[in-house]
Amino acid sequence: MFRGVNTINLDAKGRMAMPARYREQLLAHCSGHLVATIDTEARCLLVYPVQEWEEIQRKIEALPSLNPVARRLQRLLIGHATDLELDGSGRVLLPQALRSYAGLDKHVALIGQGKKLELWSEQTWTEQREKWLVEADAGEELPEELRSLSL
Amino acid sequence: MFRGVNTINLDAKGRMAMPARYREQLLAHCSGHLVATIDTEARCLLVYPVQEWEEIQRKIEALPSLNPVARRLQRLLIGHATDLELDGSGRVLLPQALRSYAGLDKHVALIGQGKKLELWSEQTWTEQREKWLVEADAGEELPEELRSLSL
DNA sequence: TCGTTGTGTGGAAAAAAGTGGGAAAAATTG
DNA sequence: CAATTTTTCCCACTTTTTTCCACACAACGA
Repeated sequence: MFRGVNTINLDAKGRMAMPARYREQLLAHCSGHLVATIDTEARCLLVYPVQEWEEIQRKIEALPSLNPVARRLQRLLIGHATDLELDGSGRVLLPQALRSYAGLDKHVALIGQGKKLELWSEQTWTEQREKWLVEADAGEELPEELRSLSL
Repeated sequence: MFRGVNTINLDAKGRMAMPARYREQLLAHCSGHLVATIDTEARCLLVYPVQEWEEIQRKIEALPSLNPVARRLQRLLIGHATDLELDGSGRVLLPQALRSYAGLDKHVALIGQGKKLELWSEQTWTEQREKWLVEADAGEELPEELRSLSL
C-alpha cells in the first residue's frame, strides 16, 4: 500500500531513486519490476507494480475497440506504458518521452496512491495541490459515497 | 480514546514528544505506529493509529476515481498520509512537508478527537477557537441530526 | 531534605540513503 | 567489421537520517 509524498531529485541521466521504504516491498512483491504510463487527465505519470498494471491492461484491452473513446484510451495508456526495473541502487531510469510528457526536470514529487504511485513535477504538484485546496472550500456537490464518509 | 488538549514544543529536528499518558496505549494498540495526513478543511494535521487509518484509506480508495471530487480527495488525503513511529523516547518525527502545511514551528497543540488526534500550530488553534466561539453566538440553524442532542 | 522516578530535551555516533561518475557491455552506424 | 555512441551496471564518496545515550528538571514519596 503506497501513501505519502516524497520529493526526489532526478540525476543527469534521468534516474530516480525509489524511496527506501518502498524498496523492500517492491523487490518482494514484483522483483522491482514496474510499469509507468501517462495519466490522461493530468500531466503526470502513473507507476504500477507489474502485476497491477497487467490486470489494468487486460481490462483496457477488453474495451470495445470500435468505440472511439475506448480506442483513444487504449492508444494513450497502453501505448505509453513502459517497463521499469529497479537497479542495484534502488533507482529506475525514466525514459525521455515520459519525462517530457509530465514535464519532469530535476525536482519531482512521488505520490503514494494505494495500489499505484503518481509522479509529478514538483512545481506542478504544489500548484495543483493549492488549486484543489481552494476548490474544496467552494463546496461543490458531493457524490453519494462521500456523504457518509467520516474522517 | 483520545480527548483533551496538549501544548507541546517541537525540537529543532521537528520531533514531537507524544504526551506520556498516550504512550502506553499507543504501544499496546498499534506498536507506536501512526499515520498523519492533512485536513483539507483547515490548516492542521490528522493523526491516526495505523489500523484506523488503513480502514479510512480503503474507503477512500474505493471511491470512483473518475469522479473529480473523489479523485481530489484521494490525492490530497492518501497523497499526504505519512507513516510515523514512536521512537525510544516516545517521540515522532514530523516530516517537513506536513509541518509546513499546518504551519507548525515550535509551539503546537495536540487535540484529542476520539479515534484520532489533531495537530495545530498553537497560535492557529487559539485563533480558530475564538472564531468558533463567536460563531456559536450567531445562532445558526442546527442540522436535523443535532436537534435531539442533549449535553 | 534527599533520593527516586518519569519526562522533556539535546546531541553524538552509527547506519542508511542520496549522488555522481566511470568502466563494461550492447547497440547503432558508416 | 570496425568505430562510435548509447546504455547498463557497479563502485565509492557525501550527505542525511536514524538510533541511542546522557543530562536537566520537575514531581513525588520517604
